[in-house]
Amino acid sequence: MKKTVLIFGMLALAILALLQLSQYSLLSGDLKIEFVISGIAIVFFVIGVFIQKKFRKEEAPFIEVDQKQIETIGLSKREYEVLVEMASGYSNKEIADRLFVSESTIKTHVSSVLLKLNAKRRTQAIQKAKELQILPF
Amino acid sequence: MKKTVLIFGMLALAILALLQLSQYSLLSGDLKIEFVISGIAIVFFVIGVFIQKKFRKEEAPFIEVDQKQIETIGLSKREYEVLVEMASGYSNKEIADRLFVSESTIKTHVSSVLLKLNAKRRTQAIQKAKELQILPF
DNA sequence: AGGTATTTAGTACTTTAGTATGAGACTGTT
DNA sequence: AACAGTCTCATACTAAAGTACTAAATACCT
Repeated sequence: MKKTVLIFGMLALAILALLQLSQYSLLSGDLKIEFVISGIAIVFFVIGVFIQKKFRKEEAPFIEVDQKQIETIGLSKREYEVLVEMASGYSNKEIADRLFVSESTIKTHVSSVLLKLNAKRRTQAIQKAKELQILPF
Repeated sequence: MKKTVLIFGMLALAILALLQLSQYSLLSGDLKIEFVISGIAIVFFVIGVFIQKKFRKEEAPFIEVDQKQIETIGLSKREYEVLVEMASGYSNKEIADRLFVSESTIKTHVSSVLLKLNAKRRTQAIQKAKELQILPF
């Protein structure tokens, strides 16, 4: 966090210096207006890219769920819920408790999830689901 | 892809128009140089942010592995390898074959991984490892 | 109302996963 | 050389996970 503040401070100073410099250059007639404007544009474009990059990294790598994929795979609502719980690291018994149903029910759901995702194990199902952008993390 | 080309084309045109406009404004003396430069700066900053955002989304959400975390947790090289294989969805037997060791060896490694990550199941270990940014995906 | 898909749940069984423990081989360090 | 840490493997368990059925209750659809 301290690092971020420092970076922004330096950036603000650099920008001010740049503005002053460009004005001076123009007034003294050393440079043509096109070059100054182009320079400013390029510099701020690069700054924008870097700022965005920085914030993206600090942000959670939030991934949107591809609803269409879920449909094409043919996962039902409940099956998808179970898949999410699986991916969160819960056991069948825990999922059963969390969703207020019996463990056999969860086993049934898990089996169809595995079938529909073409997986032999739940870990593989999770991996494939991630590749299909079906999971929200 | 066609969409991307279109967007870039429009963007290029918009930028050219902007440059022309700013030159005209300056020559006709309608605006002060500071405002024009500031405007250009802001516009290109925003453009930079958007471009970066667009490319980030199309990029794979590549996450860097936090090597320090692995050390503090105390995972050995081999244990980490096994963890990665686990997260890829392989069974103990499959991991054993892929790493050219016996299944008992893998079981031993898995057990210590679970212990060190404070997990009861491999799925939970994978989840925790992801939170700790230990896995490269 | 009849058909389809979903959700629920059970039994019985097989296969993986995970624990506990012990132990030999190898590596790097002091 | 002795030690700590790692990697290897084995045996004997227990505990989950997963399969293969069957089947009833609901819900949705036209």
